[in-house]
Amino acid sequence: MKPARTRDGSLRRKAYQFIQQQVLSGRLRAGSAISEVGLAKQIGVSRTPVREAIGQLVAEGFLEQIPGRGAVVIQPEREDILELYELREALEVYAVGKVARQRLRSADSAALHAACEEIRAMAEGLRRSGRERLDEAEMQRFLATDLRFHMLLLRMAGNRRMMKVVADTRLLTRVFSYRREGHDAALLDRIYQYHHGVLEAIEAGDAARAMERLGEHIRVSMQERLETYERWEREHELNRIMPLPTSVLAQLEPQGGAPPAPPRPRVRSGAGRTAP
Amino acid sequence: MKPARTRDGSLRRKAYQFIQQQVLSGRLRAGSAISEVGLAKQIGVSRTPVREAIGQLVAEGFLEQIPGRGAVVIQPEREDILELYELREALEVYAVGKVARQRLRSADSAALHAACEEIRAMAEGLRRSGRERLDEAEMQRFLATDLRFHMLLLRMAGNRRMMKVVADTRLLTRVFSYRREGHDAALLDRIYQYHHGVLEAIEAGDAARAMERLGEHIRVSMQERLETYERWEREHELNRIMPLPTSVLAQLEPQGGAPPAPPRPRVRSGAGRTAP
DNA sequence: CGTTAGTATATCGTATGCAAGTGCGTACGT
DNA sequence: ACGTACGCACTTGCATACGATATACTAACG
Repeated sequence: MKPARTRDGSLRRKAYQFIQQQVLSGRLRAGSAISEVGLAKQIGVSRTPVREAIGQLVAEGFLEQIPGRGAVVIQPEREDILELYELREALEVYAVGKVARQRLRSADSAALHAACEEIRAMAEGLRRSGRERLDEAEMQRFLATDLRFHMLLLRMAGNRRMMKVVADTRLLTRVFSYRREGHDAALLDRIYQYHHGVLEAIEAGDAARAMERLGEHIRVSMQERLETYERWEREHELNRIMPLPTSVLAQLEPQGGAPPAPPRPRVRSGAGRTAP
Repeated sequence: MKPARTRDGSLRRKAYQFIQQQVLSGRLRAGSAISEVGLAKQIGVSRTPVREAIGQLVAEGFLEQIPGRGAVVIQPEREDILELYELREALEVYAVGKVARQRLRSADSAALHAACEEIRAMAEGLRRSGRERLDEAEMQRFLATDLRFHMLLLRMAGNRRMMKVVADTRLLTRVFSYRREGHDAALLDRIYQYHHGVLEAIEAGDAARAMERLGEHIRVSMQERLETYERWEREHELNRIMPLPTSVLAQLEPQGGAPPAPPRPRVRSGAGRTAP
């Protein structure tokens, strides 16, 4: 009970990261309610830091507070994907336009080229290995590299707030895709082409082209994401009608699941979302 | 001590609005440190809701937390104005493009026209009155009308997150301008022209023109804001060398608020008086 | 058998107590 | 007189206690 007062907001951060991990990794499913006390016990701290962490996550859009129920993980809807990608498009396109209009520092150029080439290398490596898709670790690395490219552009635009909004947005996007299959070589190629095209346009000082390219890149990504979402949605829908036995579910989800194993098999009555 | 438990976060809201008011109205000067206990006593609640309110305001960018010092009101810098307006430009321009590409509902059109005309009417009224500038109440009304026009556009674009970011951004912008002189008729005219032009382009379905117009409008606004900021900055600099007597300051700042009205001294740093 | 009232419990919002870190003033020693 | 070290009062972070409320379950009644 006395885990060494650390004076910094350590416990709060701990709680924050814990919950965020739970959400991002999918251990906490969308719609599942979490209570302050439960989490506090799990993490081993009191309600206060947990409460603050929850408040922050609500503000950031990961959780939603329902009056008598507690905080629940947001139900990702199709509309949300659209909104998040639109936000990215608006900001990143603006930023790349600004970057293209200013002179590119050589160090920045090098960093962009590196991030760009790394993706090409991954595609090549994948082809050489003979496998079809990136495995989980490679996928993580790809995501980091992709993120680096985009965030580098944002940073060069020199607007910290814009950077933060996009960063938050991208983090939030991950909630929708905690389980998706790895990219294949063709997709990596396409992404590389887009990135490379944007970079080329920037170095040519052609702002309009850079903006158009990047915008298209983001729109295409959104399209792909929407498709995987809809696929997932169909499976989920099916699951709602004929739920799989828990033993099978456990195999499908090799996560180290919830230890306390909620004693109450709560079924959310009336998840009244009307799909179009 | 027993102010009617309202079950919602009433006290927290109270604290939030109180502090926000203090900051927006300029009663709490930039850089002044505020403490949880001091505020709690002023508002008449305990530390907890105040603490949460402060947390939210920090997250929203109104306050900044400094380790050993507490929370201080942000020091608005020139760079911040640039960033905030850039953000608005990126998002609003994107939104107006989207709106122009879709069909405008007649109700929306009417609302936009109304917001547009209201500004023209204000310009006309000002001219008719023979006065030079808008007084404070009129200025408030103008700001509300201007905000309404812009937010209507955002709403029509149908992206709630985008709307929220812009709303927060505009609110934050007000920290920089809690004291500025009212617009004159010529400025109102210019603003009207921009709004009208945007609206015209939207109704013509000319997305590119609408975007260009709105972008220019925002850039011009930023320019004006920068100039007033620099003017203010010069005065502030002068103030630092030769501060005005508090009696004069009191006249410059028409306080309305606190019922208990403890003789609050100028809290610059430290302070924390246990008064009543 | 269905409906309603009562109770029990989980949940939140708020208040308060306690411990730790930091800056500033002061007093003491050289 | 100057430098140093101590102490105090301030600050936050965390834990816990308390009160109110809404939901869910149960039991009794029409």
